Amino acid sequence: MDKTERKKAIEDILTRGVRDFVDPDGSFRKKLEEHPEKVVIKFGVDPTRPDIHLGHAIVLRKLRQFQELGSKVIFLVGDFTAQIGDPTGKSKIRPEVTYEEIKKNMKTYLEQVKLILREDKEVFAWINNLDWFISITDLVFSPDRKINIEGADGQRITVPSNTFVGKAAEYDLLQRQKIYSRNILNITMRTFFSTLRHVTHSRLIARDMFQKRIDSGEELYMHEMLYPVLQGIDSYVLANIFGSCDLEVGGTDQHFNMLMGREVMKINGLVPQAVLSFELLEGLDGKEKMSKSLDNYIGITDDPGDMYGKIMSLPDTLIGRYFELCTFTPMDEVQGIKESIKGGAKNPKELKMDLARQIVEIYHGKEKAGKAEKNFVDIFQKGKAPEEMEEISVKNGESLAGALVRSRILPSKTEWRRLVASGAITNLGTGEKITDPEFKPKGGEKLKIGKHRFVKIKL
RNA sequence: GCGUCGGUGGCAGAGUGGUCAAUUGCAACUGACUGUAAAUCAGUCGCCCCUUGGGCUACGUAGGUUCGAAUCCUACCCGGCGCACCA
Repeated sequence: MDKTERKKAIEDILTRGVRDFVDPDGSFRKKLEEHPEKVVIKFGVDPTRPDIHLGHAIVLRKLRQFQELGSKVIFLVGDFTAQIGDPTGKSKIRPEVTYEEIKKNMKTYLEQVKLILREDKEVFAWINNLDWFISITDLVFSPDRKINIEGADGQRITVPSNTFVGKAAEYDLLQRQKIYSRNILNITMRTFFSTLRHVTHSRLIARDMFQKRIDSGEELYMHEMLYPVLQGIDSYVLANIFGSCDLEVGGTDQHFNMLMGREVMKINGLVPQAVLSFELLEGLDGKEKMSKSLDNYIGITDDPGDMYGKIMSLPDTLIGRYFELCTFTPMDEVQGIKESIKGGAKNPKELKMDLARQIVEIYHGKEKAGKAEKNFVDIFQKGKAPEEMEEISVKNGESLAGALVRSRILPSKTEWRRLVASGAITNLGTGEKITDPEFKPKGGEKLKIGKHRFVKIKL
């Protein structure tokens, strides 16, 4: 990549899908253009949401672009801060998450990230903020955890972690670790408070979400107010470990928190990070932002058919936006697409199919994307039976409804009766609707349930 | 700690002794129309047996009063608000 090409790539990175870019003196951009391989980028990961969807992918794909330039991407797992509970975007206080859950979630997270990011050590690293925030007195002793110790007679024995002996052993273990790692960086109360000395109340409550709560007379808890400071300290620690923390990226909902990172770094005499915050992607409903809890998301590990179908069910109004945020289509073309939709020059369906194929291709490859498209056309436009469908076996003496409920295709037999009564069940073999709830299958029938559920029956 | 208001189905939010499996809105599901878009119209929306019918389980938790409780009483748990205590 030569210098002009690189400059063009950087321009794209810093503008496409970007809501805010904070780099007041332009020093970050300069460093990125001249020595991209020296740039260290922080990305805070929420360990409570193991499913990565297209909304997260916007940021991840951005990070990939940075990696291609040689910049270093550091995943900062907020395993400590997740337990505190980030108030972002919530009008209520978030439930706390246990350490065990977090550990499990991170494993799934990593598996999915592989689809987008490079994981070679040259450009990628992980770090957990639990390492510097937790101290020995915060230990939780799980009854499920067993610890191996030396018993009275010199034999090795195993005890649960929450017993007296277990606790003592855990503590001992931790102390030994501490002694062996003298160079560990600890955030102590002193660090914390010396930072807080420079953070004012008005600065913290400036956050518009807090303002709203104050106005409506709702509660505002201290841990929520201090959350951004903790996140700022993360940046400070990162810079200490890796020499610098040049940029933090995240959704625009993280903007305030990321700016706090700049403050904390300045307070502690470091060069403040630049901040790059991205647009939030709307979900399948076209209104709310994509999130797991609203169940309006497209997961990057969704199977090709599902992914294709979900994209096809998007409201037309989002086509342009998805092209911009979720594909590699050059921006001038995206602009053209947006205009052709507005002017009615092109059938939105065609554009959406194109969109769906492109996105599926990114996560599943060309071949599967083509197949997904063909399947879609066959099944939903031509009304054919899909090639692969779930097969359920009806046991001896069991009703069809019973089998469907057992295999969790339907929630209850009553639901089956309702569906039959409303004409939602079609026998694809004969093309006829099933109207008798006591329908006895002969075996081999292919049924369509509602719009997009298909089952094959085996006796 | 004291006072006070409240905890109802995925969410919001009615109901305040029988006619309540619980009004309504949102969400969801199904049908028609379509492009698995939007809009619209119609229907469904605890579970089981199913017959117009019957049974079971549910209104924070546990008991109680009553022929009968989401609705009344008692205790407990959780939340909002106010006051006080302690600094």
